[in-house]
Amino acid sequence: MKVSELARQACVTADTVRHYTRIGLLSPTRDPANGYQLYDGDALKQLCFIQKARLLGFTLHEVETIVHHQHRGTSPCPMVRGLMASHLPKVREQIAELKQQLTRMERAMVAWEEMPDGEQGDDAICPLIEHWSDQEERNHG
Amino acid sequence: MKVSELARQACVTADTVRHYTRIGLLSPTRDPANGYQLYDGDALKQLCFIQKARLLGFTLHEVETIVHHQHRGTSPCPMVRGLMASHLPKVREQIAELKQQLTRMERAMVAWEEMPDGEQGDDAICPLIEHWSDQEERNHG
DNA sequence: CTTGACCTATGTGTAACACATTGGTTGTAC
DNA sequence: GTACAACCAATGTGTTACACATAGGTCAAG
Repeated sequence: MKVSELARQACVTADTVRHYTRIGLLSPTRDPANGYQLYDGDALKQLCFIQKARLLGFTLHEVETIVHHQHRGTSPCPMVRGLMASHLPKVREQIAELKQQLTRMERAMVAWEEMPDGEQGDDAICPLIEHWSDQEERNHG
Repeated sequence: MKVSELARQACVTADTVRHYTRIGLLSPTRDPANGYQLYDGDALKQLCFIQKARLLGFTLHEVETIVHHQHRGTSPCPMVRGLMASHLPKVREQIAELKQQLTRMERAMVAWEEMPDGEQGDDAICPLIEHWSDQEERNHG
């Protein structure tokens, strides 16, 4: 099968298939007639595996490591458990950071409601942004 | 002032200062003697402005646009309000997606507790990952 | 004048693709 | 058999905001 056919069967874009191929996660043969990449059923299985791993938060680099383990005959499972355990706190932290970011933005929007736009003569680049932390300190410091 | 001095005063890394300089957000002069970049007080003000904008969720590209507006004498404030309004739903969506991601990962960890590691003879690359969506469907589908 | 601490500019790497470019393939109407 | 259109391919580049690596310059103390 060619790139687009494989992509369709796995519900991903052709660019995704090409990307995985470029970094070595898929190893198609080449059609000697036209240089096209040709994939088989194993490639489809591998691609589906990658998609599941991505959904579980593994990076493509980690997927590569996992696949290597399997090729060398050693079970990747202990490592997979460890990776997942190390990912969890990172994701929780990302959520916490994004929530803080959202709070900052929402507070700024509220504060800006009663602020006028800057005028040409102003010293500031954009008073909304430049005076934001002042507001922040008064209201929440 | 040289790169590191400016960086210290603004509590950022020297690499950050160099990065902003490279993309044109800071415009230092050059010391003819050694080619070092030299910054003045205006650069410090501009750098602080950028940091505030970053905290409020603006990209460096948007900061560039904002600064351009001010150089052309037109108030960037209406655009700034618009940009912020367009950012808010994106951040909320990012949080929602990350929460879903976290849920998937936590459920997988729980399900894996009672699953054994894969063995060499197994057909699977990593049974933990490959059988994950089955579990998911049984428990939460 | 040499050592060492500190600094500089510039090039490259990061994550996971999407997009742009250029050109080949295939089916069909003529 | 060819001219056209719809579709497909490979490859190169762009994205974000820096961090890191490299190779070398500056400056004061000894």
